Amino acid sequence: MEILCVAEKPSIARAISQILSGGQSTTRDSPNRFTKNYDFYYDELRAEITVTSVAGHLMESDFSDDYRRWESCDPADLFDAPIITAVRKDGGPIARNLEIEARGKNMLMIWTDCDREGEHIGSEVASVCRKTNARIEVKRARFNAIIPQQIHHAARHPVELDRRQSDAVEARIQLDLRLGAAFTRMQTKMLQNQVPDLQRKMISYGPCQFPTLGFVVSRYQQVQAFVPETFWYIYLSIMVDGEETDFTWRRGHLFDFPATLALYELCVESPEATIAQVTKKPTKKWRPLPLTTVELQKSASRLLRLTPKRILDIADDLYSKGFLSYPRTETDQFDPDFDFMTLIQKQTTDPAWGQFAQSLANGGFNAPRKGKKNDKAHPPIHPTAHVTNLVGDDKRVYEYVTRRFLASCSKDAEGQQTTVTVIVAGEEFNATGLTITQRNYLEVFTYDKWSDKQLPDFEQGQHFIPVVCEMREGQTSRPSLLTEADLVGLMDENGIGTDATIAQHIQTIIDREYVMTRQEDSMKYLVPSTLGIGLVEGYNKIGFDRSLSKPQLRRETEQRMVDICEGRSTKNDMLFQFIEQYREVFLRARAAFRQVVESVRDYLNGDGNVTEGGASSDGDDNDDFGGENGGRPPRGTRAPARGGNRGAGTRGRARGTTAPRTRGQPRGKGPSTKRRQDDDSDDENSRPPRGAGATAVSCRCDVPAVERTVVKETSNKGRKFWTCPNDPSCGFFEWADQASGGSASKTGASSRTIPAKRTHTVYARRCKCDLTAVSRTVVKEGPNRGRIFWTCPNSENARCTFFEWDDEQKEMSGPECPNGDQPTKRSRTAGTGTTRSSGRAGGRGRAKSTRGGTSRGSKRGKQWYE
DNA sequence: GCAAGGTC
Repeated sequence: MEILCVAEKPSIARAISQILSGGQSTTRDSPNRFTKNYDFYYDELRAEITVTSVAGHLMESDFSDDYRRWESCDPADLFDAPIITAVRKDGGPIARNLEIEARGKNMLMIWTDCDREGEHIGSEVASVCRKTNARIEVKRARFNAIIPQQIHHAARHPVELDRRQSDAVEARIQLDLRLGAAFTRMQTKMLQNQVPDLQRKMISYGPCQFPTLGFVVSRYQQVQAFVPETFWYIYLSIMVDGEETDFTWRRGHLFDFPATLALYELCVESPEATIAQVTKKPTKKWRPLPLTTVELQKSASRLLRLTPKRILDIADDLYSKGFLSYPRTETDQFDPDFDFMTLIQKQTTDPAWGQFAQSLANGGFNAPRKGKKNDKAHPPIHPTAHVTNLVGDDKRVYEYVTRRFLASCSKDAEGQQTTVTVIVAGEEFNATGLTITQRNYLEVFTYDKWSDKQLPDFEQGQHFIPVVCEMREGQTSRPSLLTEADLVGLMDENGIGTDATIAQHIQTIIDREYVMTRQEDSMKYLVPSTLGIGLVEGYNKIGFDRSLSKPQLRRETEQRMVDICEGRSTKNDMLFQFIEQYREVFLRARAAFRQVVESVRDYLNGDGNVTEGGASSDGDDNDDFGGENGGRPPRGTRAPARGGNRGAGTRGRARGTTAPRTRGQPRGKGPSTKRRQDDDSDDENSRPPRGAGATAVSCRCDVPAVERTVVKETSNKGRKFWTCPNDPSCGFFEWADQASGGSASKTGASSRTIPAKRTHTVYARRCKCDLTAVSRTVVKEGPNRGRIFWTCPNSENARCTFFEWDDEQKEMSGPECPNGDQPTKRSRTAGTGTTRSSGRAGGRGRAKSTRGGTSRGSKRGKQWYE
């Protein structure tokens, strides 16, 4: 018996050989310098085995010669032009190796990654091997991790290749090619002919790159459309032993001047402040989760200020040198038998973090937290060797991964939080202090900040006359433009691209000059160019059901692929339907393309509707802004990096004010009175911190909600949410990017689609009213506190009884839901793949937050992607 | 000259 085993990449071939041969294989070179052939005898199967690999896809698809040249045909013909699939240009040596190695073998065993693309790559391998060995028996080894038990089991129990999955991928390949090529040729030609500035530009269209552009434009337009709203609040401070403590009004702020004034006057008339409560409770700041590709790109782009593409390139390079583990992974949990100690030991000699690593080795080790994602193919990203000779960005990326790994193996930081509640004329004010008791992981993970904030020793029942009691004015702040980290998050949530391609799509829209990056202070923002806005606006004007710049098209493609995988549809059915449908869309777009041309022309000439908008796409990416921002690009009034620039300094205490101000006018007006945001968002504490923005969203106490930012190392880190400013029992919680009243864009609480590289489970949670369910977090004290569930998006009165726990499979009879409703079965639409949490926009991660009552976001305004 | 998906 002779068996040829083929893995998806050289590293897996090596690992499999190592395990199956017990390290006793012999290695031969192949025609490709990266690919080796490993030979050994495998007792269990009584077989001579050769293990080799490909390097991803082996074939490529393109139109036949008659259609390949741009001038050769009408772009509309590309919807049914013949497509030729052949070994890719650079795949010759690998294909030759397979042809040679397949000769004389009895069996071909496919060891590609166990996902949809892996199944397709397997079918490519089979077709190449059959060229020289038509009778070879083709089998598929299924494994979830490169650990001996699994690999031996997979070798002994091979299954068949899953034809449906490779069919689904083939359909995707064809559709992307037809759609991309037809639209790219059409719009490039039309625009080149009609807009002189674009004569030499390629204006590409793609089902991933355009929605990516759509996100950037949409946020930009929200920023432009923002109208600040004035609010008022009462500010209080108390002096004890020469030390002044600021107190925050429990109502946050009100948009009603007379109401605020009335309350303020009461305070002024009876200014005595009584300490109503002093509570001390332990608090924690959680150590980071194990690192996924998307999280690496998001967090490192923010902390190291590199583009996601650059980070992935560096990580790839460090991987190829053996310094890091495979950097394309969705997994944020380590296998139980992962060998942490060997890796930690390797780091003990480092001058910067060696001592910390040693402390872990000496008993400080604590098993990392487990995230919710597991691609069953790769572990979280971690350092595989200790390296000292790196420089520049390589060094910084390596250091980030290493510190994060060590931090994840450590303990949460611990502290004591003090909350002081004071009452003045029936109005409640709070101050919060923090004493850190154990820094633990913070010692090594220097990117996280958490600082002590001392409060004087207040005691319940004490009375004070406030040193300052003022009515102040502030303004809601403009949302900020998207950062690359934000965009990676949006794409991930909407299923645009995969962990391996998200960065590339962002790079594409930058390369095409649809989007410019703009450095502002310490943050890099994405600004759509006039060309980018013109394109999106132009297509929007044509008014398709499914806008070409929105994520639905991709979502639909994914769903139809799942249908093929599940046997509800076939490749041919899908292709037929989509091709007919999108040929129609194409013809309509072409017929109405004048609108795109005019829109693009208008924006390029500065006559677009958002005339202050957009960077010029002529290559000058900085200074072509006009309008209200005074020649500057649109910018949020919020300072990008740390919480807010709204009236920084306006917390400007009225030093010297020794008594409450007398009644009457609010003190100060204009910009300088903007409320200073409590901007300790990076170091506040383990709770979603006060990142604090003001808004027109109200919480359930009908107090204006405040915006905060998740700082915990969860998949939601950096994400903004609205919550009640003071009272956790109020329970109001809403993600800012879901709230129409908030600052950010809606990120889709609807069904999450899983891109190609991912397991193909799609949830479309719909409530009994057939609306897209929204997720909430239990706030009520009890065993379920912090747990996420899904419910009807309607207001409390109109809400149906739909209820599902986020973390439970269907068929679960879960405990009683917070509203007393019983859980219902999850509307799970597919599921041969790994079950994963999806539709995460509403509440993944563990931002310990509160449950939303009436979601104003669900009632107000339009969901931007619909 | 076009897409998106693998991977070196």
